[in-house]
Amino acid sequence: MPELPEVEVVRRGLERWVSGRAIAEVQVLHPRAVRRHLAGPVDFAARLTGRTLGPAHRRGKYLWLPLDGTGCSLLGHLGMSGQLLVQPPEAPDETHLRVRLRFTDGGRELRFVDQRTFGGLTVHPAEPGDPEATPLAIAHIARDPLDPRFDDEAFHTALRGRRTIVKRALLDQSLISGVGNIYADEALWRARLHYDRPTATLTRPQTVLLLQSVREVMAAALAVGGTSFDSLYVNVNGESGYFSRELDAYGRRDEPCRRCGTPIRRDPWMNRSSYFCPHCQRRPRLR
DNA sequence: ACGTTTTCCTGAGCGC
DNA sequence: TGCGCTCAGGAAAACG
Repeated sequence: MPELPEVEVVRRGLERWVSGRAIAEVQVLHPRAVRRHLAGPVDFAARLTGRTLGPAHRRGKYLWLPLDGTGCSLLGHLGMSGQLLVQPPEAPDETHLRVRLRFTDGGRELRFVDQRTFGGLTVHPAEPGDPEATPLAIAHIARDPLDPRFDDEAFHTALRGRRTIVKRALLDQSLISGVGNIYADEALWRARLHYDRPTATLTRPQTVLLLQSVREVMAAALAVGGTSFDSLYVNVNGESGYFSRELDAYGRRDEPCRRCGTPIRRDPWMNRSSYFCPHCQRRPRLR
């Protein structure tokens, strides 16, 4: 399940293998993969063909590459199971291959593979004059915690003003981007906060600790290539990351808390799961 | 307006 | 062997 560290690993792969190359041909093999490109698959392909890809950028879980001389960018989101793979042209098609980009140099092609089809690619106009050509379509996505321009103080103020709970806030991409279910649980464990804690009651030191926890766990994951539970998350060369073995909370139901030994609990939460230590992360008294 | 719920999707795993 | 059920969950749309 790609969250910020996994998407950053992919971004670095794109920067190395794809940036600077000119697109010769685009094949859309499943229309759902470009469903957010409202003008349709034919327009999508036409806007890419003949264009040279610029440097790879990322905000939260979104990735994009500027298209030379167009004022537009190729924007991608991996969703739950999306992969961007750099493959030799002769490599057999993957089962869930959705989009193929061939390049004018005849070298390795870029493939978007996505089993559950929650992810997708689009071509979107960018803010004129923006050196990074950030697509306007993601203007509502907040800066992520690894972005030097992320505003910690504004984040605290926003939390205090919301009538919601801390885990919902962590997953709200308009407040802080890049955090998904895995890193939310990991950061809350590190900060000793219960997922059901109302954000309006968070003190400034608690927000500071929470942000520090998010940054630490993401940096640690990035250092080992991200979190892979199965073959659904891999880098552009098809390799898994190793952070799953270092997880403290997520997926560790009934296993001992690495701080206090209390069995980790799994609560059903929002049609998904929350993993936490019932001793280190006490449930808030009133809701 | 804002917070909450639903919806989209496929394959693995499991009980019977 | 196979059927039906549950689970995994990002983010936008729909809902209240």
